[in-house]
Amino acid sequence: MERRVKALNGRPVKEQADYVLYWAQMNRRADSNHALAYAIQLANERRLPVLVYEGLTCTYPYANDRMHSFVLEGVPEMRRRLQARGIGYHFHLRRTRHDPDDRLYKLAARAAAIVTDDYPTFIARRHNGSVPTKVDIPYFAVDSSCIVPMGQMEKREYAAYTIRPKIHRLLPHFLTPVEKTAVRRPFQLTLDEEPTAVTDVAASVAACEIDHSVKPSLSYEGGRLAAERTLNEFIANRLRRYAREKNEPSAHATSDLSPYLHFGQISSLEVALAAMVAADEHKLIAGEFLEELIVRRELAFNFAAFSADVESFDNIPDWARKTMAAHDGDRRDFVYSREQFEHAQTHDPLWNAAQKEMLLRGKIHGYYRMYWGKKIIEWSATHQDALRTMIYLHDRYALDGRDPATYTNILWCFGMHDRPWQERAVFGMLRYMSYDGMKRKTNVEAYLKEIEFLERTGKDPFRPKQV
DNA sequence: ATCGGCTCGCGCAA
DNA sequence: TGCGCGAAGCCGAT
Repeated sequence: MERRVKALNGRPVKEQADYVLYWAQMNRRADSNHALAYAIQLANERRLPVLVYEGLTCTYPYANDRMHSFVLEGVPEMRRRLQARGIGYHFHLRRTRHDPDDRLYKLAARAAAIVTDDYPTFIARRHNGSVPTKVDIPYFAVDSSCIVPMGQMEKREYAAYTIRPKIHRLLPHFLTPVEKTAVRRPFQLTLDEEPTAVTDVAASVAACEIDHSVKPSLSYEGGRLAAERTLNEFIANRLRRYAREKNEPSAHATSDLSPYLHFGQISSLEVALAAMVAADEHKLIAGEFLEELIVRRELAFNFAAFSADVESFDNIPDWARKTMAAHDGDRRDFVYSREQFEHAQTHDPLWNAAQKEMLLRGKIHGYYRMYWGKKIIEWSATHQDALRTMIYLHDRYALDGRDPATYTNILWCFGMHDRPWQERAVFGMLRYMSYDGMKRKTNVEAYLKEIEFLERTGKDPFRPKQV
């Protein structure tokens, strides 16, 4: 457990305290959560109860109905599962920027220690830099996102092939379920602060001062139950096709778990274990799926953990920066504005369909997303413009945005974790992808039809919401 | 349909 | 120091 846990301030545990506080910033789940397990351990050692705090504010960049409803849909089941284990749960929705932003500190005033998630991007990264100095109790950040903890890697890895053997060497040790330790003291305290009840998600979202123009995903409902259903359906119906059809978007052979992984409503550890059990029982091949779920996902966390700024070209290798500099002034055949990209108004029907999938579903199939990114490079005035556009569109519309995997996928388009290829205009030696290649290798027509149906009917036959 | 060249640099073997 | 090979390819030759 040691390498998972970082003590971020050297404060001593407070002796006179009412509970140990787990602040669920990124791993919004009661199950398979190393950080919660650590909070329980600390509490049990001191015969204290555990209180889980989960917050949602309206002030993070591009806060909108899509992100908010996905998080809020998880709240009732989170409460149910924690209460069933005798763990306190306090959810707080900060509706407007005029509401006080001090709930964590209020709850921390009665806590012996704070445990939270070690997470290398977005708000959690900033919080874990600033909050530890503002509290007078210990502040522990626990890596419950990765199977092999980020702290096990001593440096930034160059590519998948350099981290793969290291991960595989450590997997036997880390690929084990999180122990579900019972709490010794059930949480029975009354708090002065009022938690936010979530009974009607749409009403709660409507009451927030956020961007209401980005509607909830047509396809992905948030929450633990939806996450478990998605995992079970993947294992029952799609895992057997994954290796062969993962790059055929119209075949729907991928897991669709990235939104749930990003918001921590399910852990990659329990997904990996479930895939391995299924592979064992039904003689399925899980290797290719586990490669993506573990090696490539954790390469992304390794990159983010060692990067000063995950949104910068500073991260890409020298050859890529040099070749871009040499080609930044090349003439572009098409140049689109951010708004034209955003509203899917290019000349390319496949690109537009991928962007519409982003607008409607809230994520793009992994294979077409590479094409989507490469074309933004091809049709932007500068490489820097292309990078900004990709980050903006993910931040605003993608349920799997703001994640280490997001930035890695984007920077991969600019050569990170990749190698040079034959030089050509605009791209230089960055890998190029073409419409003809997509046409040759995938069923573009079926995908266009699928997205057209989504757009016309507002319904996703491949992922009916269970409302 | 299949194949080699394109091009850089990491990490390991020697 | 040499060598193999890499996160999703393209293109032209055969």
